[in-house]
This record gives sequence, structure tokens and C-alpha cells, in this order.
Amino acid sequence: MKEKSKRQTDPALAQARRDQVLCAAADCFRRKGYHGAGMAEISKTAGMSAGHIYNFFASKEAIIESIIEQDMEKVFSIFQEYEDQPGDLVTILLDGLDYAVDHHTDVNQGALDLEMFAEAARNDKVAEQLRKSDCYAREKMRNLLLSERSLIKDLSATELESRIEVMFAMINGITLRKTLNPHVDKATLLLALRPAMRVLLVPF
Amino acid sequence: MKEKSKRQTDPALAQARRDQVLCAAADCFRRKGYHGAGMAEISKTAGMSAGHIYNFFASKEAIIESIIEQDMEKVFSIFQEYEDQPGDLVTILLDGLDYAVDHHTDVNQGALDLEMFAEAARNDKVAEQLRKSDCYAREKMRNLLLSERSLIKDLSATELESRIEVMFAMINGITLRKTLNPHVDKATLLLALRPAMRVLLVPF
Amino acid sequence: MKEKSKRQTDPALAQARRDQVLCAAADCFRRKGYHGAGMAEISKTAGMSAGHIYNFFASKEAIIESIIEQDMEKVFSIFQEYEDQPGDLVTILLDGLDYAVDHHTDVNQGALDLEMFAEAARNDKVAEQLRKSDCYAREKMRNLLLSERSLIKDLSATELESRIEVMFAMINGITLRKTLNPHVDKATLLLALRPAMRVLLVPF
Amino acid sequence: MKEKSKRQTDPALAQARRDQVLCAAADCFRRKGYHGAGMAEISKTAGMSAGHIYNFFASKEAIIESIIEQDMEKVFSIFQEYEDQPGDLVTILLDGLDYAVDHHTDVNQGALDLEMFAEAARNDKVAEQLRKSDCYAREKMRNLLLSERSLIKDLSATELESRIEVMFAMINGITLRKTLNPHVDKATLLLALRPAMRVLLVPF
DNA sequence: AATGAATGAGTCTTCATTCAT
DNA sequence: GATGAATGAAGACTCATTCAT
Repeated sequence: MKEKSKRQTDPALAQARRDQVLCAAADCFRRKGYHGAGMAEISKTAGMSAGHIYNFFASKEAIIESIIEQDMEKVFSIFQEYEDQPGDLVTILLDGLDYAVDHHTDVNQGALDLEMFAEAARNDKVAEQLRKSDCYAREKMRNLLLSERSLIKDLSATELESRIEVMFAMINGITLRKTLNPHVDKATLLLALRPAMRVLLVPF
Repeated sequence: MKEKSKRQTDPALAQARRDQVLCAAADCFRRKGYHGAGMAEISKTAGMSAGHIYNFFASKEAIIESIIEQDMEKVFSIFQEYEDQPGDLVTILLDGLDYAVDHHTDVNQGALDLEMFAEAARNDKVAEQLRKSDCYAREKMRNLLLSERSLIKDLSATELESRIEVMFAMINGITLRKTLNPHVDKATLLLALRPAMRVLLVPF
Repeated sequence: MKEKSKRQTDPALAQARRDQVLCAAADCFRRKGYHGAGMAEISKTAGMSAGHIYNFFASKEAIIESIIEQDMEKVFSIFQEYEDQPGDLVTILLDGLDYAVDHHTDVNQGALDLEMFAEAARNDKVAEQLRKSDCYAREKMRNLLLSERSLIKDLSATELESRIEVMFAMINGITLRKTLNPHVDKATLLLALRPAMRVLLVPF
Repeated sequence: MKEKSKRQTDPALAQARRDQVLCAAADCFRRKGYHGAGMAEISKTAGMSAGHIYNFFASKEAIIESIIEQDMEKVFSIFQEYEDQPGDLVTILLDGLDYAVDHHTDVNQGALDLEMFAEAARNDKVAEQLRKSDCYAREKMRNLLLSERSLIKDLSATELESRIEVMFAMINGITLRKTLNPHVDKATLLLALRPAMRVLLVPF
């Protein structure tokens, strides 16, 4: 038997604990906001003592930074998929909308995103992280739209930037829409979202 | 006899004081966020004692609610202008974009909006207010788009709703864009924003 | 009547409050030590809420610094008295021993001094303050011993420094003696202290 | 059969472990103070886990008590040396000053002593220990000064006590001097210390 | 009307100590 | 013996809110 549990210090366990905290914190932040959620509540949600959390994270701030980092990685992987996927770019991106709307209309994820944005407005480190992530995303998008298979690969830098900004504004805006109008559903959104997005992916 | 002074409870003065507080609070919230700004700072900015503020507002929460109410009224007046303005609707609305982008790229206003959104995620009363305001805005927009001078007045309710949601997403999304990419400027944004918006104002 | 109380903001009251805190803190530090005494206990002793103390002192550390400052001023005034007093220097200083022993055998004062010394070993700001005070005291002593009326005014700088150090060591050492042997009394101490001190005030 | 290992509870090893902890703790207390040094740091310095320390010491307090005990033993041995040494007592003791100043101007040792004194002010058990040690030291000194080879063997009990107190005050005071004036050096101190001490070892 | 002194509940964080392994 | 994960009771400090004046 290749059982090797009972190792005194199990690094996998530590990682699991860390994730527990991250999950619990995300959950609490969603419900109460970053400032509204106390370490006491987070620790209870995570199923461990408040003090123990500090074995994994230096501070409450470090927790939200870790959460943001996780999010960044998700964004990275999404763009990677776009790049790797063969076929017509317009189609790929418009199909991608489906997933994007799913993600941004997830009321839980949205609340967390909003929390991060609001925190960015007053916490420079968080702002920096978010901007780095966004910068990366814009760069990836730009590369995609400048590739051979793009219909707008000949656009001026400014025109391209503008389109990317508006595309991102639309996508991010959906998060706000879900907050302001929780009744709106994905299918309805896509009805107009797709044409609006398409117009940005082809020459005017 | 001494004139004018010592009149007890001058309602005009009271209103002026209230506005002072509202202004000061909005200013502080912009700079520090709702939780970051303390009553001490607000009172100093407002030029009155912390205790006195409680003669006008029941709590800190009541202050942000009042600020939101003010915002709502501004939104109302904007739609009123659209309604009253003669001429082609597409042109009116696209021209309106100019002002909207101005407003939403004002980094200070944006920070305040974000603060309100985040607060909505954890404060039901604030959420309710914001949603009511948004509901009203959507209704006004719907009426506008259903009026005789609209090119899409024959759209189905769902199609119309979808377009309104996406338009609003775009506009609100700009606030987030400004937070994530402070370098972006109004002119650049309008380059792609106008075509994307136009496509939503005419039949596909 | 020249009553002018009822002034809204009374600066004298504030000072009184500050002193209350200082007294209470000194008391608590004596009994429990700097780290052993909590703000809760200090505030209770001072007869005010813990939060209110922070209207007078930025931190717990600022409190002990203030206490040290008070002590420094007392030291200053003592040396001033020595300087101002006419007559034979040896007599003046030996008579001064009486007061010094009183002060240093006050078990309460001693405990506080010890607390400050210990804190100095780990808190640079406190150490700096204490050293500055000590440096001033040594300078004053040097001036006294170099004045015309001194019997050892012709000593070399090093010899003078040595004597001052030893005199101060004796005086400060009494604080420790009182801690280690609380039974020892002033009269007994003076029996040997005076001759030992005299030998340092005259040429060998 | 495997030799020597797995012997349960090797008392020599245990003692070595205990000493390790004592050394590490003394080191940490010197650098950070009793309250400033955490068990985590002590355990790391000692090269063992925090939990394991509790197999040797019931508490952090027990550690400092053990350290004090060690110190006491050192004091004992010093006095033993004085007793055993043949020759003139005044000479022996004045020569002993050399070592004493060395010890008390060791800035690290001094910090630890101060820490113990301060702790004594708030921890009765520590105070008791320190006093017991001091009492023993005074007794030894008294015996020395009452022995045949002493020049002051005919002094009254009170006079003798006084002299001992002042001698000890001087020696202990040096620790404080080093804290307040780190620049002072041994040679300079001895210049005045020796004559002051001598006067206490001979009839006035 | 207006002040600001005063409160105290609540915050994040630290750390001596315990215990399952 | 030995570990270090885990605890939880403090700790200093903040801040919205109240109230005597």
C-alpha cells in the first residue's frame, strides 16, 4: 500500500486550509462587504479560529489580495482559451459572451467584484493589482484583435483601444446591471449584447 | 429690538446646513469611501460639529441614502430633458452620450457611484433605493424608445428590455473602466461607444 | 461676579483630564508594569472611558513618554535648586541626598522608574528620552562640580566623568535596593551613603 | 539490537534540552524583553518546537524563574570565591570590582537584569526569588565583612547593613548607568568606583 | 442652534498554551 | 520524545453616536 498519510506536517493540508479561508472570506465579503465582514465571521465560516487564519495570511488585507489574485488567474486562463481556439475570431468571441454573461450575472461573483472595485478606490495596493490584471486583459485582447484572423486587424491603435474599452465596459457593466436589476436574465441580455458586441468586432 | 437673529429654527438655514453636510459627506466618501470616511472628518469638512449633524440625519447611513436620493433626482432631470427635447431621438441620445461619458469618467463621481453599488450589496435599504432609481430610469428609457419618434418603437418588450439593459451596462461600465484604466479619455471612448450605442437604437 | 465658567470648551478641563490619565497610568504601570497594565484598567482608574483617553494621547506609548517627560522636568528643577542655593557645595549636595533617598526609596516611584528603564531596553524612543534626560543631568552636575565653589574643580574631564557616573550609579542603585530589600530604610542608607558620596566630592 | 537509541526519557538529554531553552530564552529576553519575546521566537532560537518547551517548563513564567535561579547560582559561586581566596579582604573585594563592572556593563546582561527587576515589580514569585537571592548575597557579604580579616568587623549591625546596601547599590547602579549612558567604559568607572568602595571597607 | 466631551461596542491582531499525531 | 496546527482570550485602538451645556 502506498499510503503516506500521517506525515507530520502536511503541506497539502495547509493549502486546503488556506483555500478554506479564501472561500469563506469570499463568501463573507459577498454578503457583508470587505469592511462589513469581520475576521470573527470569516473564521467561523472557515471552520477555524480567528487566530489560526493568521498562520496563512498576514492580515485581512492579504486575504482580499489573494482573492483578487485568484480572479486574475481565471481571467488569464479565459484569454488563453480564446487564443488557443481555432476558427473565426468573431464567432469565438461572441460565443465567449455566453460564458462571460454567466460569470458576470452570477450575483455572488458580482457582489465580490463590486467589493473589490470599491476597495480599489481607497486601497492603492488593491487598485494596483486590479489594474495590472486589467492591463494584461487588454493586452491579450489587443493581440487577439490584431491577429491575422481578426477582421479589424488594420485599425489604428486608438480605434482599437476604444473598442476594447467599450467591450470591457459592456461586460463589466453587466455586473452592475445584475445588482441594479436582479430580474434580468442571461438570455435577454444576450439578445442585444451580441449585436452590440459584433459591431465592435468588424469594421464600421 | 434685535432684528433677524435669534429667530428659532430658520428652515432655510436648516436646509442650507443639510446641504452642507451632504456635500461634505459626498466629498469624503469619494476620497475615502463610505467606511473610510469618519463622521469626524465629514463634520470638519462640513464646518460644523459632529454632534450637530445628528440634528439633520439620523445616522451615517441616512446620509448616504440622502446622497443617493440627490443622484436619483439628477437622473430624473436628465431623462426629462431627453423627453422635452425635439428632433431625432437617435441624435438626441447619441449626443447625450457626451454628457454621460463626462459624468461617468469623472473619477470622483465614479468613486462615489462604486461606493454606492458596493454598499447596496450589503445594505438592503440602499439597494432598494438604487433599484428604484434604476427602475425609473429604465421606464423612462422605455417610454422614449416606444415613442413615435423612435426607430425601434415596434420591438417586442423583451427585445426592448434587452437593448436598454445593454445600453445601461455600457454607460455604467464606463465607471468601472475609469477605475481600472484611469488613462482612458473621453474622446477615445466615444469613438467606439457611439457606433455601439447606435446599433442598439435602430433595428438590427 | 466675575464668574466665567460655563465656557463651552474649557482648556483647563482638558488639561485636568490629561493629568488624570497620566496619574492613573503611572499608578497602573507601577502596579502592573507597562505591558501588564491594560488601557481598560488605566481608563477605569482615570475615571473615563478607554476611547476618551485617545483624545489626549495618540497611543499607550505616548502616555509613558509623557510620564517620562514629567520626570525629566522634576530632575531639571532639582538641579536648578542646587545651582541657585548659596553656600558650600559639598554640604548642599550631601543635604540633597536626603531628598534623593526619599525619592528613590519611594517604592511606588521606584517601580515606575524600573519600568521605564526596562522599557528603554526595547523601545528606542523611550531610551532616547531617558538618555537625553540623563545627559542633561550629567551636564548640570558637571557644571556644579566645575564651579568655583567646588573642591574638585581642577579634576581632569575623565576623572570628573567617572565620579559623576559613580554618584549617579549610587543614587539610581538605591531604587534597585529598595526593590530587592524593601525593609531597608532611609536613615540606615544615609549612614554609609553620605561618607561614600563625600569621598567623591573631595580630592582623593 | 539497536544500541542506546530509543531509550525512553534520557535524563541527560532532557537536561541538555532544558539548558538549550534557558539559553535561548535568556538571549531573546535580552534582545526583546520578557514581554517582547514570544514563545515562537524562543522555540526557534532553541531549535525545538514551541510545544516541546512545555515538556520542560510549565509556562513562560517558569522559564524566567529558572533563568533567575541560574543567576543566583552564579552569585553564590562568586561569593564562594571571595570566601575561599586568601589574603587581604579589601584587596580581594576591590579586585573583584573588576569582574563586577565587566558583568554589569555587559549591555546584554544588563538588559536581562533590568527585565528581571521590572518583572519583579509585578510578579510576586519573581520578586520573591530575587529577594531571596539578594538576601543570601547580603548575608555572605556580612559574613565576609565580619570575618577576622575584615577591617570593619567591629561595626554595629546597622552600620554594616548600611555599608552593604550602599556597596550593592553602587554595583547594581552600574547596570542602570550603562543603559542611560552606553558610552561610559569600564576603566573610567573604576577610577572613582574603587575609592568609593574602599571607603566603605574601612572604618570612617 | 450648536458644541465637543464622552462613551463603549466593535475592530484586527497577537500569543501563551494545548493536544492529536 | 517531538511537532506545529489550532485555540481563544486578551490586547490596543477606532468611531458612530449621545448628551450636558
